[in-house]
Amino acid sequence: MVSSKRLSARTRESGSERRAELLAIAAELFATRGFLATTVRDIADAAGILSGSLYHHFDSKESMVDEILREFLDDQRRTNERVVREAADPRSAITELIRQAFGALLRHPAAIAIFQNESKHLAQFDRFDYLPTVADEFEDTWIEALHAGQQAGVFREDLDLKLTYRFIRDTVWTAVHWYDPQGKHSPQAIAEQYITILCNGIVSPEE
Amino acid sequence: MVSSKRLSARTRESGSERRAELLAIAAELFATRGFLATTVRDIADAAGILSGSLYHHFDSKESMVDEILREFLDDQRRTNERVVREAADPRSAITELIRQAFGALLRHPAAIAIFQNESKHLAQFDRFDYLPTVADEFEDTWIEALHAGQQAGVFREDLDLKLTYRFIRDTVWTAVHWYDPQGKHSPQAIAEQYITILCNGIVSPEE
Amino acid sequence: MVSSKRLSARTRESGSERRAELLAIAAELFATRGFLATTVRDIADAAGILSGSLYHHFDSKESMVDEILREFLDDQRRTNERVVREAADPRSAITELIRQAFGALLRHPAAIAIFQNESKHLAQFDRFDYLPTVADEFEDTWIEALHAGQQAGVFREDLDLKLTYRFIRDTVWTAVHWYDPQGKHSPQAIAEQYITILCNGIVSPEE
Amino acid sequence: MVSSKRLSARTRESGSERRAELLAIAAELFATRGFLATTVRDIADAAGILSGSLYHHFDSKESMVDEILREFLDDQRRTNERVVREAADPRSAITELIRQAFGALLRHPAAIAIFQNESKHLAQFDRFDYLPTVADEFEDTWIEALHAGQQAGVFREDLDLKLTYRFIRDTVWTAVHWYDPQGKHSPQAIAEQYITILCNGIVSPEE
DNA sequence: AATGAATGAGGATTCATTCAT
DNA sequence: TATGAATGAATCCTCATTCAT
Repeated sequence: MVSSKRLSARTRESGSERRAELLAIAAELFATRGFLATTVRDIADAAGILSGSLYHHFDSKESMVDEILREFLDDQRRTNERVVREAADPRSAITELIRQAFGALLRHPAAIAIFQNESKHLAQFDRFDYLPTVADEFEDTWIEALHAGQQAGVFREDLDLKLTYRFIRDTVWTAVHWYDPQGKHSPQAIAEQYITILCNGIVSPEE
Repeated sequence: MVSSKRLSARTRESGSERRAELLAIAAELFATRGFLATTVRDIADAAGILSGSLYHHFDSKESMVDEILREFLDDQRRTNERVVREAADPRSAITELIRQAFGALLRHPAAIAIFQNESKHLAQFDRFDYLPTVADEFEDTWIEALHAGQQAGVFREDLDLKLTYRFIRDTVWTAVHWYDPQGKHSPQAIAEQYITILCNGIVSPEE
Repeated sequence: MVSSKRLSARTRESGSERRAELLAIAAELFATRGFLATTVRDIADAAGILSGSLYHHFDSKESMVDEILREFLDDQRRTNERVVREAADPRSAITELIRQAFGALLRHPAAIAIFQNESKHLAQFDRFDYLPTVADEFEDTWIEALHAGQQAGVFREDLDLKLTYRFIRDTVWTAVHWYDPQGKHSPQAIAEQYITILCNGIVSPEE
Repeated sequence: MVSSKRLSARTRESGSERRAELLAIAAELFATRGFLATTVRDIADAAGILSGSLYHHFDSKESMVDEILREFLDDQRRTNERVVREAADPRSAITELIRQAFGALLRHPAAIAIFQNESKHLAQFDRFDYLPTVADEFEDTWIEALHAGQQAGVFREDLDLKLTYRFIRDTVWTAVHWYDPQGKHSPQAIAEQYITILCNGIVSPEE
């Protein structure tokens, strides 16, 4: 159907177990194969139904990613706010933000990967206007914490905070591409290792 | 090692200027929109010809990325080898590898983005078996340098080198997603900032 | 693809013989079976090609009707203007408009049927906003001629011109549903019969 | 003659109020959007139930139109028969048929539109074989009345009765497309205006 | 009477690719 | 080198219909 005046947009009531199952299946596939490379039939096959049947639950393939991403981003935003609110000082704010970010690998592995890989592509569409917005919010949160630490003399004065944020963010989020739940490092172990390097560097102290 | 196979996989005569132009156009689009989201007609449109005409120059869309990636990876591999060979000590090996990696942002921005974004997807196909291979080579190069540094007492003993490498690699390569040639930081400035943080950490020395 | 920001809208250069052939085939089917009931594959089958191949020539099924209707309406508008301009007096303006309208049965049988049957449905879509506009233009043309005749004392004073126009228009255009090129009446014969009835009524003069 | 078969084709118990409501809703939608463009879900939405629930009342979408059309046609046939039976003379038979036809705009607006717009499409299916049959019956009724009038010297001898009938029928039925219950003309006023034009023409008597 | 989940067939459209000219 | 017409397979999505509950 054309780019017309469609009617009933209905979200197809969002509280259903079947929905959640299907969404989890879709998220997994989107994360693994990519959004474009995942066909609606891939999802349906994985769910054991016909592709058309998916449309009983969702309006479109897009609305599936939409829902997956919104849920993750909402959770992450809430977590960030809490961390910043409860942090005793700037340094523990940053270290805790890092711990929480790595921790999200366990709760939202698929959503993180999708957010990482597909944001640029999805942001083309009006419907996903919130993606860059949320990204900016995240950036603000981190930069404020870094700035507070710099003011307090905890962090080096010669840091360009925007660059610093990007370095951290890229390391933290990109971990989703290699993090292996069955691997030898837990997200917390990874977080601690990264915190050490980030705070004190890789160079030996005696040096 | 792929280095032995070299890049003689090309099917049509590879030494044409038109080819190079077309490849540059394609690379730009693949990097910006993604490989799957870029249609052959997009490329042809951007080149001012019809989509069918592209097949006079290339066998397929895949062979275009293939060529783009091979060229980039070959260059990068050569650069890595030279850096390691010429480095005076482990610390300067690592810092120089970082400088060269950020420096590649100027020479191969599109290819880096494609390598980052599409590797997982392309690696499905036999034709791109070299992608994980090269990635492993890169990892080996870095880890060896890090290990040498650790042995020499320059780098901390408590570093997990595999994790450390991943942190560095993710930061360095992912920069392609936000690096702006018109922006206020040159790749070299970015490299120096990162080297500082990586070596000494973000925490103020007085602390 | 989503309701997004599409690019190259290109009309797919409109001057081609193949296009015209395909358009004629489509018009015939749209007229006979209805726009919705005609599948793109019906058209392709009738043209002896595959359905996807139609998209080499046209953007969509809609753009096909669009073109069919525009061509017809343009022609009809020009004809109306000429008739009105050249008419010696209001009565001959009306009779000649009627003759031309029935005459169009020969030149645009399919387009007339489509215009009749699908206007309401198509007018839903922005792209066809011109349909009601042209319909209004036609109405204006006829009503002006009727009005002039009424002023000149040629037509009854008790005529509601809007109603009169509608009676005429419905009779004339709807004829496309039963007019048979192989039938015993030529469009001109039908026109004359209708002109007689319209001007003088069906009641016997002696009465 | 269909009249003998009557309308006992219904499959589910036909005497429910809910049925009648649903049928009215469906008729309205079929008339407004067209039979094909109206989805079963459109109907269900308008009725405030789910689409599957409609099948508790009706066998299929087709059986809905079927019932709508049969009811209307039966009523119209009875009306026609009565008019002809009770008419004092051929002229009043014709004028009264016209009055009744316009009068039907009030009782069956949706059904008339559906009959007008969808007959050709529906007649493809065996189930709707009665549509052309009834149309022929109607034509016979009118032509007989016209013929009687011509024999009696009331109507012009030079009328081609088949053409005349079509002119009248098209005007009368097509009125459903523009008739507005809230508009300034009642069906009766429209009928009288048309009768005047049909009987005496639009040309001023003095002329 | 109605729900909610699913079917299965079909429909418009996209797109990499081919090939005669 | 390029065009223009076409292929054929796949993609997303629609929709009438079924059926267990």
